[in-house]
Amino acid sequence: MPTIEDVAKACGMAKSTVSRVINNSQGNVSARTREHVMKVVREMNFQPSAMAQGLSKQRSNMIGIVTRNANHLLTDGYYGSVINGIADAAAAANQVVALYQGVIWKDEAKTQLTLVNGWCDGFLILMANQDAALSSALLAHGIPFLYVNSGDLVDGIMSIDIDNADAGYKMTRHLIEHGHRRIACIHTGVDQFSIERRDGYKRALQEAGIECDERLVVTAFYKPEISGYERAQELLRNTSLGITAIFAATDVLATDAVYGAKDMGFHVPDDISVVGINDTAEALRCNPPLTTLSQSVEELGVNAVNVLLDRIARPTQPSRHITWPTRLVERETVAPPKNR
Amino acid sequence: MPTIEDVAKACGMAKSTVSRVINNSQGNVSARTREHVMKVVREMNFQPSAMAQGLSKQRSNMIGIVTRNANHLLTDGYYGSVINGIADAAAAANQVVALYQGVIWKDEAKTQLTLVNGWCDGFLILMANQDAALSSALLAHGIPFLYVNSGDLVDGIMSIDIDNADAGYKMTRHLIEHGHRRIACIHTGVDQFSIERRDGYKRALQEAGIECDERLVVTAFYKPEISGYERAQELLRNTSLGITAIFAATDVLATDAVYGAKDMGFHVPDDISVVGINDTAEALRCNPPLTTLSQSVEELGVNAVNVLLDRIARPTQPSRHITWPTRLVERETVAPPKNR
DNA sequence: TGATAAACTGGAACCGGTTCCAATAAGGCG
DNA sequence: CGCCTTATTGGAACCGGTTCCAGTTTATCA
Repeated sequence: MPTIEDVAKACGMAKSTVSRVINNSQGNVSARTREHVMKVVREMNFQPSAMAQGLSKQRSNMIGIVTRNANHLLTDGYYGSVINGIADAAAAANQVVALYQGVIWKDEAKTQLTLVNGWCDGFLILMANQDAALSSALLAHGIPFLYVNSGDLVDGIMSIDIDNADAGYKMTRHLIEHGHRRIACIHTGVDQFSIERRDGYKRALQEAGIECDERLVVTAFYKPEISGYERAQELLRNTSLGITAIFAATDVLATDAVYGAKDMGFHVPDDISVVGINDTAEALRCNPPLTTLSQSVEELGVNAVNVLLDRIARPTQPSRHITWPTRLVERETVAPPKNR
Repeated sequence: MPTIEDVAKACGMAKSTVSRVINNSQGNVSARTREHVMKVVREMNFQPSAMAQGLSKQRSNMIGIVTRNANHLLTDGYYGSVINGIADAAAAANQVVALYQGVIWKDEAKTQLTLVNGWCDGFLILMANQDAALSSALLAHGIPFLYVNSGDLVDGIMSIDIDNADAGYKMTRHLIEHGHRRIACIHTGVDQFSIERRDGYKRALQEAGIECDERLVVTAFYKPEISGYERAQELLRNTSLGITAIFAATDVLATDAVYGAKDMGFHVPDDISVVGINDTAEALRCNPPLTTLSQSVEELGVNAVNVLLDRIARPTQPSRHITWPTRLVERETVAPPKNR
């Protein structure tokens, strides 16, 4: 690969001049010189070395995605979509995306150093909950970062997320508006976002004057034995509960519930209505397609990148929390309750 | 952040000595000096700058994942799992993973330059088919790379993939061994891997003396209107076809087919057997759980990283194609055909 | 104890760019 | 046409490490 030195020599100019040309906004260069240099640059197929440029500019044009546990991450359509959005926006802004994931977390202190003294100009942190140690390490070194969908709102720490309580509220309210009163809730019980969604569910019930029956609030996870499938079947088997609808905190839980109900012979939505949240690929693949809450997750990723880049460019601006809007998507899993 | 200069000053030594200590395998350093330097390094929380190190060593310890189309990538559990494996193995080997995806492909020439003169020591290319232009650009600059699951075998270009024809053969044969003779095949029709899997299906039929009925070979994709769900229903609706089993080229197509069949009132596997390939998360979530062919996809990712790192360390070794082993996973979607 | 080889360590050059500062060339004006 | 201001350009220092080379210690052995 040719270096800037080679180009300079070929032009008969100093490398500082060549540098000015390729960073075209610098000190002025005469039009004739600029053209000449550009021609040689094209001819030699010159591209400045990212590392050399990074070292002297103290800027890599690379942003990092930090995630803790690999398993649920990329295999779940949700985070995958966010990352797609991030990757697209980053590419559009000529940024490279680095993925920090998994094993790197074994040694916290080392990880922090790696991040701090590594390549990235800033970080997008995708975790179910914020990590205070990580936050303060980055903060201490003045490295910009942004929590994406972490649920928490901490003062002085930027974040972007939907209003999870409102999300739960909206979906539950949607069911209530269709006439349901015995509505079950399936949530994960551990993740911040899931708990908030459940709280939104409770608020909607309360507001409608429906007493919350704790037997209808159950936890499930993405593992076969305790998935939404089994939980839905347990709820439906106990006919004395009399549920007519299920609100699930995520689309995966919701579609599992749909299939659980169908396999027991229930018809969705005539016998039982189901709603989810997220509008991931699972919602569309579900049969019947799932009524859910879209958070335009790829656009959220795009937005996250832009906010971070903005922060990198202007580090002194005040930090902020962004509440990302949601939109109810009506598909085919909700109907009025049958009299029973 | 302290620099190596600061550490050297604090130790009263030259920075070359400090450098030797932190790269501990270099020229010898006395035990006393090493200890002293290490102590100061720890006290000052020193971590060498990745960029400076990269520049002078001409090595970034960063590998890139290159993918063309974002959409099917991360949202599909398959590539997501591969990337998980890659990320884990990379982290274990102290490598950073960069994600080159999507928009970057708009300008081919520029992309190639970006890759060639960018950060990465080598690339893992995840695409359905190889890209000759990309290959030759990387080859010309002596940058190591490895195609992962690209289907093609090109001389002098390293790749790792399962034997797709064999995969199709194995699954079809599994159905034949259970007594099926009217076996449908659902494949994507466009992707190299999918076509090869179909060819394997045909070979298995031929070998068993079963004539291939082209009406049973259909194409489907991940979009609602032309998914495995619809295709399976079309096949089952036409009872004159008399199919008793479906071989699908991927787990997504297969689970869609399962649900299509179930929604028509067929029982899986008693009325109709279904098999897929890949053993992604969908296979386990399927109800009943899908009989499929595992390719231990995360381990494949791990292996890909190791092969690439090996190549980076020893660039002169001959290139090779790796055929990744597969394993049939019997779950609950296959049974002998009912007499009908 | 002195000569000689081996082990350490310091200094300088280098990786490939950017940027500050000074020098030179060009342009404007009386 | 000569002087002053401004636009261009070259040179050197710097970003933060690594590594080669040579000089200084220390160890070994006669």
